[in-house]
Amino acid sequence: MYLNEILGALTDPSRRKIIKLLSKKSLNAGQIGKHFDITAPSLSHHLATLRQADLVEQERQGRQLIYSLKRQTLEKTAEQLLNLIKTK
Amino acid sequence: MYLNEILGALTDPSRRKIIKLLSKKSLNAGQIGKHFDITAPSLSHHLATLRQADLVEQERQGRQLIYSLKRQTLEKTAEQLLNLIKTK
DNA sequence: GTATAATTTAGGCATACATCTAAATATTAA
DNA sequence: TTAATATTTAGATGTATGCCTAAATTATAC
Repeated sequence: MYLNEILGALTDPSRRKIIKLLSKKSLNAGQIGKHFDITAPSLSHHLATLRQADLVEQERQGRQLIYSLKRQTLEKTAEQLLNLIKTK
Repeated sequence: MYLNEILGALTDPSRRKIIKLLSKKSLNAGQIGKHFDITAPSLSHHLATLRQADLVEQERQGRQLIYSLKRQTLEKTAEQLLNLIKTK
């Protein structure tokens, strides 16, 4: 659990929006891209960052790559933040 | 609640360590500094970032500035992260 | 009011990050 | 096996971040 990497990934608003989208349902890169005004390479970079942080996972289906949220990672992250300030 | 600013502040390990220290008790800048191997100006910069994010507050006592944690900000942040993926 | 102490502000430098264009890779379809 | 589609990788550029030294600020103590 690399808190640094995860928080870094979460700091970008586009990436939080991607997470929100994927929380409704898994999508391929093209479908995600329709919600943004950035180039495909930029989006790809964001997806790589999220994957690196273990916040999403990728699965190929034909020529598309489908992205899915890894809820547990975000849930554990929230918990770790709270643990920072646990009195005990 | 500027999630961007808060998450940015939380991404740095030194700043998370400061938060952890302050969760035990309020401290002045000098006392905080003893736990780190960085210069006073660098520490001051971290404290300013945390203050900007509303994660800590500052109060002058004589020639020291005492820093205290603002727990609610971190608590709300954890909640907002979970809200990102709420099925609802 | 001058020196001392605690901390911040200013300015500079190196590294990290977000974005872009162009080129490469992977998969299907003709 | 050539063309088309979906997506990534490579390389470049501007901005943000973290650290440093030096100077400024704020408050107490001689």
